[in-house]
Amino acid sequence: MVTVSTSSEAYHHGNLREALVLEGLRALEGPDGKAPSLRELSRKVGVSPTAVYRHFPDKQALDQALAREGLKMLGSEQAAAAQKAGGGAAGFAETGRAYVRFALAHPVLFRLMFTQGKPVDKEEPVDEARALLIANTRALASNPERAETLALQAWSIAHGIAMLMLDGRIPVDDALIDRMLDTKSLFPDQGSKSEESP
Amino acid sequence: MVTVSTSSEAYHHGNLREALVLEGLRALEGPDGKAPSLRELSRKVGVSPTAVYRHFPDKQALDQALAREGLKMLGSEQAAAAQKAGGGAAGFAETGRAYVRFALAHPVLFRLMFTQGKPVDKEEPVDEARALLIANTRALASNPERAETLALQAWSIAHGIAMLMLDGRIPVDDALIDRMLDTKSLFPDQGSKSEESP
DNA sequence: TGGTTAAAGTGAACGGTGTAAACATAGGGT
DNA sequence: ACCCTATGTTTACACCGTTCACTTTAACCA
Repeated sequence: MVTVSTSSEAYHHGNLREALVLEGLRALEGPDGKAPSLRELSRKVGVSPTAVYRHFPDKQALDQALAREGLKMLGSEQAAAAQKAGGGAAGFAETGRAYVRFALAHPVLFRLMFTQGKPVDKEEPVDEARALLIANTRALASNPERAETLALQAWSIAHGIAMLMLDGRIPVDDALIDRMLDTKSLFPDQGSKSEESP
Repeated sequence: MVTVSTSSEAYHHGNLREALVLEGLRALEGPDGKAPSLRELSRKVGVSPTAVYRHFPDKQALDQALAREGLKMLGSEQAAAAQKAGGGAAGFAETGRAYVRFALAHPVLFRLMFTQGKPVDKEEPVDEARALLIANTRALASNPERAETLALQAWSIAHGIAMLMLDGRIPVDDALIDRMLDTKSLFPDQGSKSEESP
């Protein structure tokens, strides 16, 4: 019967927002190639479409929540990869590979993360991935002024590879990724400032 | 003659396809930030929505036609830029700048051009932009095997910059573009093989 | 010249989407 | 005990891409 109320899901089940984000992330992983619709999501969660609007002003806000979740995942995966490689230049290189790997592993999510309209001005709390990137280039660049450019270059090349592979413009090939991301040839001034674990 | 039938628009106005692509390109330039719908397009051309299906199997096919048109434009703009710079390494560098400039000048079109699902396998007639890229890296790379990697790296960095700027992740700044695309620092082995205009 | 036929257009309809407005209910605080 | 607010529901609207059955046009051929 209706109104089971005793358990976690009541009429007001109280965690609709969380449930939506969770189901959204799951749907994003599917091989559908496309992001889930608001109605589809509400259906899977077992709620009317308009209920969503009690927790998000519109669909875009829901998407932004999903994008934020994705950014968190990306950040932690990159951090883990860098740490596993022992930090330093090697860690930095792993960071790039992790970026592309993430994109290929979660194509729809990755696209959503960046397609999400950012008005530029609003200061988002600087995701972990970005912080890591900045720290890394600061540590590795020969001159601090060049660090920022280096950071953006590294980001751009990883992002470009990821996008072009997702869009089927470049073959998806691990060896190719390694070759393209080879930091030794790309950024010859690496490590000329500090190398923390000799 | 070919049924010009006195005036440009008859019942069968004979060039619906062309008209749709033309109007599509125009709509893509608008500041709307989003691609036009099939119905919207048919409205502007003055025809019923279903008429479109006499010329395109579905919306995606129309989009692909628009994308192809965009690729042509990009290719010719890049070629012009390279030529104006006198070819060689300088021309190659201009090629990259032209790529990013095009993306910023036609954001919606540019996105459409790459979002367009490419099944990878189908051999498209290799657009001009790609041909130019390959030729350039062949001419500039120190060793021919490295040429391909170089080409993809150059493409990726330009594409990455373009995308990140379109998505508002990186400030849109001409000087920044120049710094990031500086081929002298990015690809130090440039020009070690040939430089045709000394 | 006239008739047939295929190409190119139309309108109505279906299921899908995001969203707004009005209504319902549950549950906690005074 | 009551009301208020948060959280749901129902209904409705405008738009979307697409299918189907239809009409009109123009071109070709006898």
